[in-house]
Amino acid sequence: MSSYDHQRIESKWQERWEAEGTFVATEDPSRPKFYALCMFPYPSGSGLHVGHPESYTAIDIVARYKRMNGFCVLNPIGFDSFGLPAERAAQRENRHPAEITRENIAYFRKQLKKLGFSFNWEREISTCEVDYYRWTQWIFLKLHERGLAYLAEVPVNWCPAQGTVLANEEVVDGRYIETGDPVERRNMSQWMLKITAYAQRLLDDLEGLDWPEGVLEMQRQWIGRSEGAEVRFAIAGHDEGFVVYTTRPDTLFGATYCVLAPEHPLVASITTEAQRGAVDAYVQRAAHRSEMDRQLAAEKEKTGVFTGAFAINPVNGEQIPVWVADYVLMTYGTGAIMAVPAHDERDHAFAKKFGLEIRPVYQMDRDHDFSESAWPGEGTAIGSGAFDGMSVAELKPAIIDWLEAHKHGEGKVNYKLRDWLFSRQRYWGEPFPIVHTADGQVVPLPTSELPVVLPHVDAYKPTDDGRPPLARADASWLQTTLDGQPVTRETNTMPQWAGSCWYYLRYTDPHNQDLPFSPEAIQYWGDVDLYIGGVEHAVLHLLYARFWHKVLYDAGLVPTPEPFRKLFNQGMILAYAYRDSSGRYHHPDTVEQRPGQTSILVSAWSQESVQTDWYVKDSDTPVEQKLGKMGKSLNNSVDPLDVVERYGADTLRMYEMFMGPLEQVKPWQTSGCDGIHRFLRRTWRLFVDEQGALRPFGQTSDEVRRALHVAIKETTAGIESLKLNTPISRMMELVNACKGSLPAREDCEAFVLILSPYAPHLAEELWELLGHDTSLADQPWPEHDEAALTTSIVTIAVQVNGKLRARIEVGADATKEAVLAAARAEPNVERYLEGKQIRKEIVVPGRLVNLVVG
RNA sequence: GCGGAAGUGGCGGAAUUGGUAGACGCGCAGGAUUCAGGAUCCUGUGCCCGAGAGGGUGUGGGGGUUCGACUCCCCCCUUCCGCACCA
Repeated sequence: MSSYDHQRIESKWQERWEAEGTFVATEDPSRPKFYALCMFPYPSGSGLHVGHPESYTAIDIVARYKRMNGFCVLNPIGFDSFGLPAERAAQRENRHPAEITRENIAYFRKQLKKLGFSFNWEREISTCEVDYYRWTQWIFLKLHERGLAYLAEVPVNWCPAQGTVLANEEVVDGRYIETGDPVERRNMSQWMLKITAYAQRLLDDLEGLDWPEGVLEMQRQWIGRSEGAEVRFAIAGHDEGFVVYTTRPDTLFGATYCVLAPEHPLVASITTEAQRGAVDAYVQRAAHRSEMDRQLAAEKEKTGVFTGAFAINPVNGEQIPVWVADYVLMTYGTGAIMAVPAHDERDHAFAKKFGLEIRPVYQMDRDHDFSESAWPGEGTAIGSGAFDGMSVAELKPAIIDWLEAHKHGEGKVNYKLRDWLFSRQRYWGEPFPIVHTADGQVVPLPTSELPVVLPHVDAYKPTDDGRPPLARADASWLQTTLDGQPVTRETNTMPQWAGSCWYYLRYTDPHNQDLPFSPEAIQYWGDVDLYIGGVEHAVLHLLYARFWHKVLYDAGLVPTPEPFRKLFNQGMILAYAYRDSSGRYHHPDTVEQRPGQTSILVSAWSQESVQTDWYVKDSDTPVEQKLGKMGKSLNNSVDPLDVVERYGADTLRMYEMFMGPLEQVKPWQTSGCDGIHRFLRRTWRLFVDEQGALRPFGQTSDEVRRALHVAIKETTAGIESLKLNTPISRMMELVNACKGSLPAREDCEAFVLILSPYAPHLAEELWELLGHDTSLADQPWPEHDEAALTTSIVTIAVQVNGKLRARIEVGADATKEAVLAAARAEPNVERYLEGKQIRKEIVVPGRLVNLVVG
């Protein structure tokens, strides 16, 4: 009882907060709201590691601080629980993924609760539970109703061995990243969401979001808006023609050939007999390579084949050859381009390789060797008929006008953003609320038919004839009726993104049985005020969620056009991994550093000889140290529960913040907890004597008072701006300043309050010892006293010619003359002034004096 | 290649935004205390010279602006993270 017993204190307060409902979110219309949100975790089988609590701790500090500032705080938590890993585990262990997922969630919950977060546990959600996913289905119906969900034949990554489509990021070098099975491209009927209809708004509304610049830029690039024109080319000897998209219609007179993507529908019909063999072979080869594969190969050299056909340039009637090449993508623009080798680097590389004409249509001030490289920049138009003499900026609109007037094309805005492939041939996801009629109609179910519950299946794998796992369900599920007609259920499921697209909305009203959330709840909580999560979600999750949010906004269901007002990315916490020369990984707890005892070993990473002074404990096996992501593969995970047991949750939370700026990538070092733990012990000792009794209070001193108010000021500013590391230093300085003296009661109380968001258990315990019988969670946040920050004596640096020569102590109110006199009187300053003339005297009040002599 | 972030002691990191570089902590060294300690307390700790006073030097490298630069400007190098034939 007399020493700092973190285990006793922490379980005591965790139980009390839960029993008293201290952090249950309330909706008090007379108070301002604050919605704090961390990206919810995927409940993996390996549990949380110490990297996860970083963002939760940051959010928790802000949430507790806002509460103490009078806000009604929403600080919810839940689980993103559909997804592949659970499905694979289910296949392996032959158990239902729901069972596995619930077990994983139970461990996550246990870990999270031991960390003392002020989460609104009464609002916990899990995206794989029917209570939740029925509303995901409900929102899908809204999208469908608004014409934003459709079935389409699209090229996908099909893995024959797995019998399913794979996401692009699961395919590398034409193989499935997990098993190495080959992947091919295939056209399949898939559910798509028309996110492209929102491209412009998704771009425009980035303006005004308080998000990291990097994330905004990534979203802009992903949406990829460009302005240009579509131009129609006729084909000599054919009735058909094709349309190209170009951002440089001003270079139309410089087009010396055209290129169609291998998948372009016109390729087969325009290819001449003489070229057919070569073109077919080329198209075949392209079809069997994944998009990523094609890109990798293309980095080395461009490939392509002449079709034998000629296109007619509408501006001058010239006939130019039409090629097929995979550097043109079917998925962007029209799948066809006009090539201007003189002014486009890619076209230039291609033209050079195949000996095609390079024709400049801009003249520059300086010489340029067009046979060597393209010139994509400014110039004065030449060889462009009536347009000669114009600049790029003048020619673009002029030629678009001409094209439109002559019906050869029109101005066009294009986006890289593509519609979202929204179906998966998986078991562990939301079933689509869709049925198919006997005559091939695709019909959405009425909301009264929701939920469509995941059926029982005999195996979590595709059927033998390659249909999705849900096709294994009994006829009683697969076959149903709609308006008396027999219908068959859709057997695709939704991707993992679906549940995370709107979970932040469900938190506002998680138990609603009639709606995904009530108008009142969303009106009160509104958008998320602070959203913290990893950069890995900078594009997809955040773009998808913004898209759904805008659809719901258009449907009048949410009050704001954007979901997340302020976004903050925490930096990943890395950990050192230790590997011996045989390639084996040793956990950080099993190795030690032996300074001065270096060994040479062959690195299992680089195969090169490296020096090290790290060894496996109780052995002479040298290991190489390297920083990496925390996880199973590097055997360097640290379980927060181990840290909690040894040091306590308060130490863990505080150390995570103390490591460095929140946004920075930082290496975890368990020994770093020692410093924080010592600080908390000293804090305890400051209040409690060896017998466990509260120490008597003393008189405040200027020094302690100043340290306290500096700490209050910096903690307040730090939490507001998410600079959560330096306030801890200020609190340490405060405790150091109290050394050997008994602080005043008033100062102690203020200190406990500012400590509480960081180390809530210890703070509550001390608050209670101070005689309070209610939680400090609702105490008003202390304000600093500006007057307390000043000192009566200040130390001033004295420089001569910018070099520090002495320090002097003067009264804070000393005049400039007095300071200068004192400075000049310093013996070590006099030495440097001797025989010299003072040319300039610079005095920065309270800081320094610089005497410039010459 | 394009875009973003960042380079400070043995280590994690501070620096009021142009004013004493290295706060705070880890580690290390010396000392005190303890039956013991992943315990506690005190002192020291950028590097070089010096017994000391003190001096020199120092924020990836090189220039520049300034009385004064980690901070502002120009050039270069390195690392990390996105994107990558988007016409």
